[in-house]
Order: sequence, then C-alpha cells, then structure tokens
Amino acid sequence: MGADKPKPARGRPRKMNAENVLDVAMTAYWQSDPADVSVNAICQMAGISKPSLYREFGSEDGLSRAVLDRYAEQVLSEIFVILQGGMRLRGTLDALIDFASDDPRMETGCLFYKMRAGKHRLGPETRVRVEEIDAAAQAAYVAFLQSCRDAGDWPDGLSVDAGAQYLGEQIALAITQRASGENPARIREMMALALSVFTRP
Amino acid sequence: MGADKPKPARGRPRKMNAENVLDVAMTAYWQSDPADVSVNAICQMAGISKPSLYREFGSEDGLSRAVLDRYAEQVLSEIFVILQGGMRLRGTLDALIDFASDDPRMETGCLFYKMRAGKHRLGPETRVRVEEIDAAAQAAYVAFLQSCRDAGDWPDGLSVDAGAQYLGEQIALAITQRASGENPARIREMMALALSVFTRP
DNA sequence: CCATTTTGTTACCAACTGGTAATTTATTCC
DNA sequence: GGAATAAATTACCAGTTGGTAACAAAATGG
Repeated sequence: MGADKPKPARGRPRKMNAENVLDVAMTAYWQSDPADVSVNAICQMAGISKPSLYREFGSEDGLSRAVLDRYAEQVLSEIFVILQGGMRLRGTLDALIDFASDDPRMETGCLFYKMRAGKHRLGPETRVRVEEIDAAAQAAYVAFLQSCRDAGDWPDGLSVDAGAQYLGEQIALAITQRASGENPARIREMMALALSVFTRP
Repeated sequence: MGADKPKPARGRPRKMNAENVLDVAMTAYWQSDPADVSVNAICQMAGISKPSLYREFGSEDGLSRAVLDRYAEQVLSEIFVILQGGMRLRGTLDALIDFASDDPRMETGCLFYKMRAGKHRLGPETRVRVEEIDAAAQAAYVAFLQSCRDAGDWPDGLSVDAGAQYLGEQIALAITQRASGENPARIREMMALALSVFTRP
C-alpha cells in the first residue's frame, strides 16, 4: 500500500532502514509515551542521524503518524479481528476481556490510547489519524453490537451507539490501567463487572 | 494548618499574593494540563517574577504540590462530602453521577485526575501527594460501600475493595471524558450504565 | 542618616526541544 | 576519470525549559 521507494539507480546507498526506525520509535512510544520520547532519543536508539530521519519522515508529526499506522495494522487489527470473528455476544466480550487484561502486548498499555489521551500534544497529521482510527473502532463496535441485537441478545433500553461507546471506553480504561501497573486480576474483575451490563437479564 | 508567614517586622513589603498565584496556577493547570503549563507562563499570568515564585514555593514541584493541596480542599472535598453524606446506595450513586457528569466545575475535567494520569511527569513531592489522595479516596469509597453492604443492599459475589476501585475508576473516566468534550448526556448515560451493576437484582 | 533586612527585578545559565544548512562520502552513468 | 546524484554527518539554529546570581528598591531599627 505505502508508496515504496523505487531504489534510485544512482547515489550513495542508504544505510538507514526505515522499518527498523519505525520499530524502534514504536517500541519507545509504546513503552513510555509519545510525548516523553524526543526525536533525538529515537535517532540515538536507532543509530541514525537526525537529518536522515527528517528526510525519511519529514517531521516529528510524520514519524509519529507512520508509527501509528504501523501500530494500527500490527496490533490494533487484533481488536477488529475479535469483533468480526463471528462469535456471539458472550464469547466476543470474553475475548475482549482476555485481550485487554491478559495479552502480554498490552502490558505497558496501548500506544493508540496513549496517543488519544494526549491528543493535544500530537501534530496535525497524527491527530487526524487518531481520530480516524477512533471513528473506525467505534463503527466496528456498533456493527458488532448491532448484529448482537439482531440476533436477539440485547438488554432493553440501551441504544447501540451508547453501548458501543461504553464498550470501547471500558476496554480503553482496562488497558490504560494495565499501563499504570494495576493488578491484572483486579483489572479483569472490574472489566468483567463493567461488561456484565450487556449480559444481564 | 499551613505555616503562616508571621509578617516580618522589617524589609520591603511584599507585593506578591501567594494565594492569588495559587489560584492562577490552579486555574491554568486545571483548564489545560499541569504538563502543558510552564512556570514562566504562570509568572506571566500572575504578574510576578520567577525569583518571587521560587522564593515562595521553592520549585515547580513545590508549586504544583501547593496547588494540589488547595485543589483537594477546595474541590475534591466535594466528593468526600457526597460519600459521607449518609445517603443510601442509590442516592449516593445518583449524586456522584450528577457531580461527575453535570457539575460545571468538572467541565474541563478534574485537576487531580489529570495529575494522576500524568503522574510520571510530576515532581516527587506532588507525586507522593497524588498517591496519598488516591489512597484516601479509595478508603472513602470502601467505607461507603462497606456501610451499604452492612445495610443489606449489595450484589452477591463482589468484594467491597473491587467495587470501590471500580466506582472510583468509573468516576474518573466520566470526568476525564468531559474534559475531552464528550457529549454530557452521553457521559451520564454511560456512567449510569456502569454504576447500574451496584443496583441490579 | 545609615545599616539591616526583606522583597522585587533584570539578566543570565545550562540543558534540551524540533529542525536545517553545509559539507563529506559513496555510488552510477557517460 | 570525471560529472551527476543521493545519502550521511557535523555542526549549527532559535526557542523553551526549570532554576539562579547579582543587584536595586523599599521598608524598619538604631
């Protein structure tokens, strides 16, 4: 999908591996917080010079946007897979609980939620991308819950939209709590409690 | 409580009003985020010079700690009042929902929750204070729910500790969502849904 | 009037931020 | 063996950060 560099015929061969830089940046952003990792630090960790990075990504905003794209397709896709897995309400909720409260990848939180929480600190490109992903996630939650309502298991007096947003926010809350070192068993317990509103008589 | 300055007999009279500086800083921290407001900006807004501020508060950490103390007794106390108001479960939960989703003071979020969310960016004094307040709040939630369980209205299979933490996190979530401009009616709806787990048969 | 004490002000510090101009190095085409 | 081209490196830029040293101003005590 991304416009691949057609490897120019002439000129000094590139030492820098863009994918490696993205991996380094993603790990750093993910482990701490995008706002707490400078481009200088990323260059140092990736073993490249600043102008190299800027030639490849244009700006800090461009880099963080590229990182977010990578994160979306490598990690965030997992949530969409669960939602579109064709399971019934209960099974899907259980899978979401497992993912949020036990998947080792979420041990230091979710990069997307960290970016969303600090949205005002992001550059315009990245911020727009965050909002797009947020909207796509919301749409996926809506589609899932809609199918559940069509299948019959749905509590009275709750709009699909509100339920979808609620579901998304509870997942975000659980994962964010993991990033702050909260007891995983307790997080699971609270998340199960929060989502029990969907499966009560 | 605070060690009042005994007004020295000699020396140039002070122009700076420490309380005013605290108000200015609290408003700024509260409206945006402590991490996004520099001491330079506060000095400018308060119309004082940096050395004056540093003589009074010692460091940025000292200032933010003083601001947090002020915020706790001026604003956060409200939550403790609700919890210790002697109302039954349902009434107290409704009051908490009202406070979190409609009180105009929470329109730009809660300074305490903003500090807690960005704990790693705070100085040591302020961070310790945040943890103390967090523990005090948790204790208040526990005491309240314990009294409810003693009174009989309590769902089976839920520990008081877990319920208390759940309650606190749902309040934090609701208020944080207000800060990000979410539809207040929707926030209320979701919070009511989250807290309905306490009042279901 | 003068020394003392306390406050306020100006101007500065080193460290760091995102970002770049200038130059050197390595390659291919002719 | 040169041009031409593209990448890498070095050294820098202005702006901001938290924090301070040096000094001036305003009060009181003798």
